[in-house]
Amino acid sequence: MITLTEENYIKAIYHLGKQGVETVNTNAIAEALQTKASSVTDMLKKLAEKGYADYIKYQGVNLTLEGKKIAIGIIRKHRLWEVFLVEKLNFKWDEVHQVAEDLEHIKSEKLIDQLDAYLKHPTHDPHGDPIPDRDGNFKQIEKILLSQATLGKKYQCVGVKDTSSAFLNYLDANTIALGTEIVLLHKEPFDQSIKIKINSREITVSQNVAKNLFLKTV
Amino acid sequence: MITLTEENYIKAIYHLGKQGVETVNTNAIAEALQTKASSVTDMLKKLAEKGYADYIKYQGVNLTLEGKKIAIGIIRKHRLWEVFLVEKLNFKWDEVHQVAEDLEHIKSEKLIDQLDAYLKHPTHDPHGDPIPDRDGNFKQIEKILLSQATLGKKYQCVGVKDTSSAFLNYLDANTIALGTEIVLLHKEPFDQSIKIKINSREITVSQNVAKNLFLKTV
DNA sequence: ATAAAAATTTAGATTAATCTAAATATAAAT
DNA sequence: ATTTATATTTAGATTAATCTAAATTTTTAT
Repeated sequence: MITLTEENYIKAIYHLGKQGVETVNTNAIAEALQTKASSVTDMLKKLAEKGYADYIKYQGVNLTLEGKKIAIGIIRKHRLWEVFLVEKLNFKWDEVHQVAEDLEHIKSEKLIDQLDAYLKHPTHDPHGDPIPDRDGNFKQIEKILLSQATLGKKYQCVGVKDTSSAFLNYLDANTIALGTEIVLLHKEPFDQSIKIKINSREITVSQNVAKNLFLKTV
Repeated sequence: MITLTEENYIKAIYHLGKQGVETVNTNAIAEALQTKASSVTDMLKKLAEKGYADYIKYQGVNLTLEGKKIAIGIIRKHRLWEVFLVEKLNFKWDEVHQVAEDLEHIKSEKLIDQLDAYLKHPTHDPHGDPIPDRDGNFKQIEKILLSQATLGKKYQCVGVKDTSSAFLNYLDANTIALGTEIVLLHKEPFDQSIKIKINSREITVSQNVAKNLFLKTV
């Protein structure tokens, strides 16, 4: 049996591993989980012992295949619950994370499969992140940041990098949601701000916004 | 902050307290929670210290007002989730308990209030038990067991005493569900079996069944 | 009313997860 | 190539929840 704490460590290692780094180090995990490095060391030994991770003293840690499977299962649950909260219970997309953080640990295959079916097998969560299927497969749509987009082209909003309430509320206030069409009108060299057209309205957004909004070409 | 374990003890004490007994004793709790009496003693001290229970050594325990509030809150969550599982996710009524047992501990006021609204403020769970409202109020409909019903009268099925899969499956197989109308046709003195009419079909049920099916007069 | 049985509590250990402080290893800087 | 700084691990404690076994209290039976 896997404990809640173990699940949280596995998830953290998985996410940190996806940031391009191949081997995840102790301090990064401690930072992510708001705990102390010594606690992390203890847990890494335990995860290695249980076969969820490959861990070499002082060198860092990687998830085993089994560890990855567990991580993906948790992520699947987390994102399905997020969809449920937004679509059925009228949560706003900045309110779902904390609750989903708890719901993702409920263990019942039937629950998740039925939830998945009830939501009509969604492929992406309210932040645009892909939802793994039963077998753990998912494809990341190739997406770019608004800051890297090309002038004049037409895009569709597919996700956010920053998931803070502040940013998500900003987007709501400016009627930018998943699926919103965006045309890049002008890039201001002076401060990297960007003028875009959304819903036939023109607005200018800061570099900060442009660096946290994911788009795909349409 | 209240821990998961504390919540489970409080719920167990609440349910045991409802069985007519005024003061709940240690062994009953140990039995209900499948743990040892010594563990119960430790927890009772803790619950008393935290103000959730009144506990007198060797005498037994009672929930304080605050303890009762917590218990009712958990029961509200449990029963709302049961409704959700049956109505939205196609669980059968014998499959919901274990999952609801986990879901009931998720702490989010908004989650529960929205779920309640989404389910259209149900007043009873799939086993016929009443669902407390936000303020903890609920009314038990006066119900009797089939074994105590009167000959010739018309009743409606409103709940079950035994919630085992075996019993619930038996009811399903015999098309007896919540709301089903039942007329009592004959009581057999020899073995206390009872002949009833349901959905214009006549069947005979054992004493055991009759003692576990709750009805109300219509 | 006293002895026997049952229920309950205490004392002392154990396990999981955590922490602090000290020790050790690795990386960076001169 | 040392020294210094940073990262990581170890050693030893702590807390919550649990257990076993022994001690104590209450209840039941004679």
